[in-house]
Amino acid sequence: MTPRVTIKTVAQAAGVSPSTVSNAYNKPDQLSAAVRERVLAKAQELGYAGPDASARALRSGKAGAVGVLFTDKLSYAFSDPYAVGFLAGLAEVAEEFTTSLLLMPISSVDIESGTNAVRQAAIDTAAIFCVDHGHPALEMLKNRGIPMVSTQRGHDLADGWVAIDELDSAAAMGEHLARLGHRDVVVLVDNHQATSSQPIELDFDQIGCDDCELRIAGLRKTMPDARFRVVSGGHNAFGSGLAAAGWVLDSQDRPTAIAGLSDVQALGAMEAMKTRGLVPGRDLTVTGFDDIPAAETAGLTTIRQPIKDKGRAVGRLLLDPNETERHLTMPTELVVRASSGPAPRN
Amino acid sequence: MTPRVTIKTVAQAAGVSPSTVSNAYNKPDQLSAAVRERVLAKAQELGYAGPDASARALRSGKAGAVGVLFTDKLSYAFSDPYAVGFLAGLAEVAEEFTTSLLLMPISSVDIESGTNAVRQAAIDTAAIFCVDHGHPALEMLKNRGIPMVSTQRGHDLADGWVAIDELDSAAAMGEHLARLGHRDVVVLVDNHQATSSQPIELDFDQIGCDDCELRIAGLRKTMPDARFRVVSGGHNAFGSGLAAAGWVLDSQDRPTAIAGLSDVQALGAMEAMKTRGLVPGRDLTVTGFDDIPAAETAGLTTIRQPIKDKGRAVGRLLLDPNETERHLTMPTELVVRASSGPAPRN
DNA sequence: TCGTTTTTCTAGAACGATTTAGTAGAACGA
DNA sequence: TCGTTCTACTAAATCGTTCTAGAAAAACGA
Repeated sequence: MTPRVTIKTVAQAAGVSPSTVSNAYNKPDQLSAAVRERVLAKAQELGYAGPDASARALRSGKAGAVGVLFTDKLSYAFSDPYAVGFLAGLAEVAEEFTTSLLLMPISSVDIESGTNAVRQAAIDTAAIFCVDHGHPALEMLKNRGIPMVSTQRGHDLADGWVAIDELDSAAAMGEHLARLGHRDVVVLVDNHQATSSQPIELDFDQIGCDDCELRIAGLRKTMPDARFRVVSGGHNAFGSGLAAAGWVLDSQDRPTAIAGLSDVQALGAMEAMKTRGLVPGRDLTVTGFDDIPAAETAGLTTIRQPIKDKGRAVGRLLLDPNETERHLTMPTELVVRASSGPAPRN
Repeated sequence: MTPRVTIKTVAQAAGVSPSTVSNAYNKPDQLSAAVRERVLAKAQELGYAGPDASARALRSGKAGAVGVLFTDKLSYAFSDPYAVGFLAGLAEVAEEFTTSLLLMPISSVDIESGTNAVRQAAIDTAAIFCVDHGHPALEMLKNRGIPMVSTQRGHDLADGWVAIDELDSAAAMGEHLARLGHRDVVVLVDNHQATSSQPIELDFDQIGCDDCELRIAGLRKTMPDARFRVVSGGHNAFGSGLAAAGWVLDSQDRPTAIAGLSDVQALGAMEAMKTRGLVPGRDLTVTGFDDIPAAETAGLTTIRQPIKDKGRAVGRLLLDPNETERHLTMPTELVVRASSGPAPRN
């Protein structure tokens, strides 16, 4: 293997100091155009690809990347258009600041490996996307002194958040359901701890997902007289909603409404109804959360939140030094469609 | 600001050498359990978060990240479930090797900034996702000595590829269309160079997208007598398909079939038909490419390709040293649904 | 008991850049 | 002409690790 071409090599070949070569790349106004051209030409000739990223990162203390932390496996995360929308917004801002995105899935099950990944990641700042309060990876980041912006309000370790009012939003949905006369609700939640996709009923203190808890609390607030059950079919995905709702529908004790805490789960629930010949909104009410594009097509009643804007705002808080606001609450809106209807009278 | 806690600090506090501290983290079997425990305890006490990522990357020559290159802006990329599926597959393998994904959009318009981003990225290997042949960023990577695996066959700079037979796949679609009697086709393509979303008709040598050219060649192969026109509504997205197809439908000279070179564009075309009261498959045939989930719901005739598997395979080629195969061709399949039907007789 | 191997730890040199402080010479104003 | 400011460049220190080579101590075999 031939010895690697470094700044030093180029400097010698071009008859200048290493500093000058560095400046040729990073601070063009610090040297004469003639020398700069000569240096760059020599570099090209030697096959030098420019300053090494790691070395630069070490010396300058800037990695040029934003870490993005997901609770779920990436493969799950990508299956939810909500996550994808968020990422798209974040990416938009990152591009503007010529910064890359470093995706880091941190499992709730194999905590150690995720924490390790976070420890080793070369990042300047981090976006915390739906990661539960108390995950060690957050403390790790705090320890590393990496500024974090979260999509949840609760994170005291984070330096800022961009969130919706989970409780109020869910309360709006609860009001809608209450008005329709529903008093028996099954809530579909994402269970990060799940190892199988076997649907299970959870106790309220077993949920272990901050946002889910808040949303349930919101529903209860405006539906004080209703009976609530919490069911999970595993991770946040269409298939989980399908499985969980199927299990509920096949049971002896059907509710009058199924409230998915995400659209993908709710869409799965609608599918479960259809395969059983049931019509959402007539035979049973299904509601979602997020308002992803497919929700409109499917006629799903849901809570709209500005997904992409959320991503953009997180990006600004992380990258734009002029951004002084540290806490943003995004607006939400109840979108009523065909999947919700009056509860049967008995 | 208090001076930063480094390996040296911890070493002194624990009464060992820096090397030992390093080993405590990276090579647990190189030191006694007792010392290791003492070191880690001391580290925790001092608030040391573990070896710095950049320094480690510099010294060891491993960044622990795979670069992912997209031609489009990330925000576009994420809007196509095809890209998302690919990413999910890749992420799955990356997780297995505890490696992160560094997302790098490289525009076809602002070439320089993308190339710069690639130059500065701290990555070990790179996945090249639908990047056109000849993009300077590829040469940059080659220069940096970074192994690349592409999703296209053509890239001679890449060290491997995982692709489908674009030409044959498209030929199968052409056969289907020919059998239905179509002889007048408008092809919807992604135009990376686009700056506006104004639909335009392109000459064949203007396309500048390798895969698109191959697919068109495939269609022509099995439809030798047909008339072909190429239209683009901009980047690869639902909206572009909608705009481009709308423009075609409103023109004096309607084709009998619109062949989208991606499902998202084709779905946009179907939408354009619907808003004009036309029924896909009856009034005009629409076909896609990829078979994303929404294609099934919409009843779109398309070419299925194993998206996620493609991502997985790319990941293996990049990360798994046991993987000896350097070139993989994935299978494709024509999926006929309601959006294609016989051409009208006149 | 003595030489050999194994275990456990360390010193010091990289890794490849950027930064700081500073020098020589050109340009400038009066 | 002289002092001052600019411009263009450089020497040397430094960023925080990991790696190589080797030393000291412990364990082992005969």
